[in-house]
Amino acid sequence: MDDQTRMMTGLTGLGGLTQGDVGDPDSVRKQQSLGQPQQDIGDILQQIMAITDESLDEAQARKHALNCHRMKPALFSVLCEIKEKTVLSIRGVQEEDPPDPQIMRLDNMLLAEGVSGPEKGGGSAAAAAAAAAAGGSPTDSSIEHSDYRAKLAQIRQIYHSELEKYEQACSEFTNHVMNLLREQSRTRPISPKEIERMVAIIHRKFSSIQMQLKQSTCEAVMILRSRFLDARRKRRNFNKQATEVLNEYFYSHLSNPYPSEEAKEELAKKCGITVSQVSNWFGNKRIRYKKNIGKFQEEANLYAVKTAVDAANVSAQASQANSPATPNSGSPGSYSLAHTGDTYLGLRSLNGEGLTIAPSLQPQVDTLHRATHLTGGYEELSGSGLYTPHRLDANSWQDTTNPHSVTSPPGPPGSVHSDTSN
DNA sequence: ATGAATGATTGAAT
DNA sequence: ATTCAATCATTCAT
Repeated sequence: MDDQTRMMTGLTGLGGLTQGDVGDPDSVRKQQSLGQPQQDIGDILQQIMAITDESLDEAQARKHALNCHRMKPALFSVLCEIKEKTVLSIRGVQEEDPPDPQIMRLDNMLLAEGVSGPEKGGGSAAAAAAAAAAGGSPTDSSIEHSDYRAKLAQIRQIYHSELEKYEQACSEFTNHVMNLLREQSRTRPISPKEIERMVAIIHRKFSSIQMQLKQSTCEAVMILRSRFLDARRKRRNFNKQATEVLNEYFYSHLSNPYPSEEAKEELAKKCGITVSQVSNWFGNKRIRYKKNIGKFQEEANLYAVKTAVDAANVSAQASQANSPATPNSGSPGSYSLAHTGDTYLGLRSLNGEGLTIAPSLQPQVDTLHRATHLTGGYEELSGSGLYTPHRLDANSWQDTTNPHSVTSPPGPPGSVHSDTSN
């Protein structure tokens, strides 16, 4: 209703303007010769139809002439009436402008990626934050992202310049169309609502172009990220001290090398790596150890001695200083954290001797046994003469699926030695 | 240049 | 959710 009335007022205004100068000699002549209003209208319509066949200048002149025609207001009002009827049907059709979910998704992603976010300074910070968040393992922000950031900045620049270009083109085109419509509104009824709709249509077209830009930008960012942030491509070997710590734990818990969450955290802190890296390491270590135990024997012996010596020192100190109640009190090589897994393995296997050993002592037990083997303390190991990593039923982590007899020299069936047994 | 070592990822199984 | 097993991609040693 509102736009209707507006349309009508616009019409009367126009009529009032043009009615003043009906001085076209041509139309005056025709009107005089024909003298009939019907023919008059027919003439006008014919001229309108012929406009497209004329040159631009001619058309402009003709248009002006028509605009000034005395019958123009009447014709205009007729057009308005017709329009009024059709507008109703049009209005029913349109009226849906849902924010495209896909473009919102792209926008969010670009924002999260630091591409479309705040400029320069904040952008890289956002990118780093996004990278850290998506990297799976948090607290990894120290990785050199300079290359990544440079490329991201490049993408961002391209994106922004393109976006600006599109926006400029869009507004230019919109202005052009609006001017055109405004100009046309003098000769045909155009409601403000219609102009609005036209603008919306234009914007929609341009936003679909923008979406393509956003999409390809997202793609570029994803490729960039997979190239630069994929940890596999930027893998660094852990430093010597870290692998030392991990190996110490592994071989001193060989009966059950499954560190608890707390133990993992402790190890991670000690090694300067993340908990998930610790998990990865143990996962890899277990599987690779199991796959080729023979290959790891040397290493196993090495760490067995190392930790056994530590443990021996610790227990010696402990027995000297304290009462034997608190044997291990947090020295290197002894993990005073809760060894949840050890209880279920260590105690049971040790019970063969009728012994009960506190779970916290299990690491020392593990390594001491191996160390004694190493130093030839106990029974001669037939064949290899080295520690053979077979286990009792309790230490079943090594033989879930793999008989592991392919690569490792199968120990004599009689001398089955778990690291927890004697 | 080549192969082993190694950290990370992935998909299935539990 | 964690682990296993296979695999990938990089690093290191030769």
